[in-house]
Amino acid sequence: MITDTPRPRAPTTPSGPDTLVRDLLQGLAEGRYAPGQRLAEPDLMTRYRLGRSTVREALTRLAAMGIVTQLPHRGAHIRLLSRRAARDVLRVTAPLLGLAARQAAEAVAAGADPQALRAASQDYDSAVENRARARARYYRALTSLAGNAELDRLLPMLQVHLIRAQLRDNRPPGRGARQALVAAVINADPDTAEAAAHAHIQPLIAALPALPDSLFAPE
Amino acid sequence: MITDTPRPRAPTTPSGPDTLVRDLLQGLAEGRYAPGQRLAEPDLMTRYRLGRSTVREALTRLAAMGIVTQLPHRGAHIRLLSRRAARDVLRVTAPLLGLAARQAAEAVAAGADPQALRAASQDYDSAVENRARARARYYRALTSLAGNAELDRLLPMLQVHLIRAQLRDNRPPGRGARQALVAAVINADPDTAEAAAHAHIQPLIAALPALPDSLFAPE
DNA sequence: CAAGGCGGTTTCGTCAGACGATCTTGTCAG
DNA sequence: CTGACAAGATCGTCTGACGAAACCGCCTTG
Repeated sequence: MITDTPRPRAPTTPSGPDTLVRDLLQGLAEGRYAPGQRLAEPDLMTRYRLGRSTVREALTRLAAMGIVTQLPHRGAHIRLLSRRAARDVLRVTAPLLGLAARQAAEAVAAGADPQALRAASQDYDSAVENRARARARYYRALTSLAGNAELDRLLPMLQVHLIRAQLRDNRPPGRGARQALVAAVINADPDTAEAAAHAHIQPLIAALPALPDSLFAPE
Repeated sequence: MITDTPRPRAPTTPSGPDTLVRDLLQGLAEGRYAPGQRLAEPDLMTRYRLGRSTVREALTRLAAMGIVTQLPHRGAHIRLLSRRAARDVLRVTAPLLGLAARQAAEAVAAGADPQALRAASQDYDSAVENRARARARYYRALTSLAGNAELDRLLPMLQVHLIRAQLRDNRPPGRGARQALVAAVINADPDTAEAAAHAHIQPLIAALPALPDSLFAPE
């Protein structure tokens, strides 16, 4: 029946399918894995020294996150976005990032300390290697400030990192817009923060049509 | 030497973890399952006549959808939202539904036929039983008109249905706002459609604080 | 020589059983 | 009544197995 509610998660060692999921995400950021790549279960079993159940569970999770697509009896592939799909992802990203920025600014207005966000953003600016890590920290600081658990859950499901992996060096830089976003949050100005989020994403959408076909899956 | 043959699966069953996922979602809408309820693997195995791998995969999927929370060594529960979590969910829902409405209206402006949406909305109005089905059809018509695959993927991950299951009869009706939304989409008016979506969700958020504590998980 | 069908091989979907680790619960001593 | 311990239940992961579906190469046929 209706029992107690989830209690705080014990500090467990990151064992299990997590390792695979984590490594694949990291490998995607580092270029060791590429969108479109096939992921065969036997291969992953030997590569990570895991049982099939474990590999399978990891793939299921990745599929649920949208990183991986599974076709019946044809295995799993790292999702390769079509131009349209990329546009759709970004269109969805804009309002969600906007909401995060808005709620973060509201939190600051309510007395929260934006120090962590400022620091993470500066680290991101100055990071030369391990930029993926710095970026992750920046986004975590933003969502943690926003304090919306649902956003925490959904934002990783947006395959912005997929787009990043797919476009690699063909993206316009977004540093200025991000700095504007952080400044608005620190100034506790929700409307400006939300607008900055949109301004951060919009150029990416606008840049898509000009990119070469070779970067995308056929429609 | 190894015991029984692995059950020749009846061709009638749609087969797979889908059955469990689907039935749990439906059962949630029908009240057979309640938020907060524990879902033990052995129980599900016998209840659905499935192997553990299959049950496990279904639970993983449900967890990724946010319907279920899994705690290490403590099993899976149907997520029971706290008042704050419910508010967070709705805050996220608003811009996403807004985007769906906007893109649907844009599609109509570009020549798409809104007939299916109109019909689904009317069915939803007049449905007395099987309202869950009618609602699902309505949302599908909306997102299909919007034509954004990413929205299709994310909207089911919003636990609006969880909120629905949790609040049951304590929700204010949203019929008027929905009709306004549909009208704006049919009129190919994106701004009005998006605003109607917000107007649809906002009363729900506003109603939350007045609801009794007993409906929510403790913070 | 090209097209198409056939069988073998690979991989997937699902199941069964097992083992250690961990959580829950019931009981008992203080 | 509280705290501690033992028993039981459950979970995480592994191994092994089997049918089914998809893929691939070969061979036949027109």
